[in-house]
Amino acid sequence: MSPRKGLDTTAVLLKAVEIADRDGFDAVTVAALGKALGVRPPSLYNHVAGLPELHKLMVAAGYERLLERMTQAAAGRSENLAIHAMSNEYRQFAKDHPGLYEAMMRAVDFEDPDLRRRAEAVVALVVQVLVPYGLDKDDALHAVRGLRSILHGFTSLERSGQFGLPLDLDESFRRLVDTFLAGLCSMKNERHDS
Amino acid sequence: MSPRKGLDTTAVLLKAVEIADRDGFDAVTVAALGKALGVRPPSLYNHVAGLPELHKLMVAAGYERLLERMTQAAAGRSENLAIHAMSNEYRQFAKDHPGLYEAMMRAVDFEDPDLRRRAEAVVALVVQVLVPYGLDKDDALHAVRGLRSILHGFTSLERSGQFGLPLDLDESFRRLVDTFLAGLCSMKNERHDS
DNA sequence: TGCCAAAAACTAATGGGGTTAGTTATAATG
DNA sequence: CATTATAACTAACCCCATTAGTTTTTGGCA
Repeated sequence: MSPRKGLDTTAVLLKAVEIADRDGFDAVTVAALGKALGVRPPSLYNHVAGLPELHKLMVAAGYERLLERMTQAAAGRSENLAIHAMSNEYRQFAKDHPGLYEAMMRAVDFEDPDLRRRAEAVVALVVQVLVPYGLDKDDALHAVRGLRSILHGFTSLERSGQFGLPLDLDESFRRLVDTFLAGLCSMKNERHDS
Repeated sequence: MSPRKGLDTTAVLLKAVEIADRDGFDAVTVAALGKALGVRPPSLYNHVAGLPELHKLMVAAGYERLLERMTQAAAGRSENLAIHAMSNEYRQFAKDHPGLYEAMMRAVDFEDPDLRRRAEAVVALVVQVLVPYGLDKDDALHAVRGLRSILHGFTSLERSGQFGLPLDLDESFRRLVDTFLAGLCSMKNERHDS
């Protein structure tokens, strides 16, 4: 009835995430958003500057939520237990929000300092969890890059259906993280031996 | 001059790959292809059924080339040397063909048996290289999933600029593969111990 | 209570994509 | 040299993002 639907930026963002997670990132169009919100496409420009701006909002929200979940997963845990908990949470986040995760990996504009800061906060969390392993600064950063690669690589291939074989995915993931952690220790010991 | 430009499917495919690698996967449009080939957009439909079909051709060509390169890299090498060689080749392929690699990760239709076969051929190659490690069948498949995750994760994050810090990327990559291999050995030994 | 300004919706229109239908012109074949 | 297959073309349609300009509603203030 009323021409005032009471929309705001947050409502648009939430609906965008909903569409992305249901139909994929490419389904987040101004037209689809308008239809889902019961509004003509141009009306959305009262709340969001355009599609690129909306993508940026989605990515920012995604990193914020991911950081929350990983922080909580790491709380009260340390070393391998903490790494496994964070890893599982990362993977579960990507499963819960496939479209949002896709946005985070595709629609990133690294000129934007806000996005950069949010992404770095996740890195900082992992660095912190790696402290007890006694790696020096560079070693720790290399290790974070490695863990990120593992987490993103596995979740990305899993989500796009590239693991075709009928072999338990949870088991593959657990082993991968385990293997990486075992390798970290083994390589540290080797260096001490020499 | 002549209204016959002598185009064929291969020429269109090659130009599509060229555009993708130069300007990104999303820049591969019928309009851009037509302009690059000196032809009006509808003319392309004489050689390619449409954009989805073209994407499928790109992905198929990408897997074929990747398999060639990894096979050659593994030739005459074994164990860790072979794994490192294949890994470096994988990463270099993604660097040489960023847009094509993007297509392989984004535009995959797994209903298509041809694409499925090509992707599985790469998996089979890695399985073969893992034979000397003496893993049983399931262990080997889990390991292949792990290695794929590592390779895709690292190259993907590297290419999208998500590794912000000024820390040597070659070194990070080498260490990641090393860590994984060390972990594989270490976990095999642990199992033998128990 | 009634008016007024801010803002949120709207319609209309532009430009750019992918694609289809139908037409023209060229090159190869007999 | 005529015929035929085909590769190009033009015209047209639909969908999308976006801008400009207009209407309508709401919330606050005289």
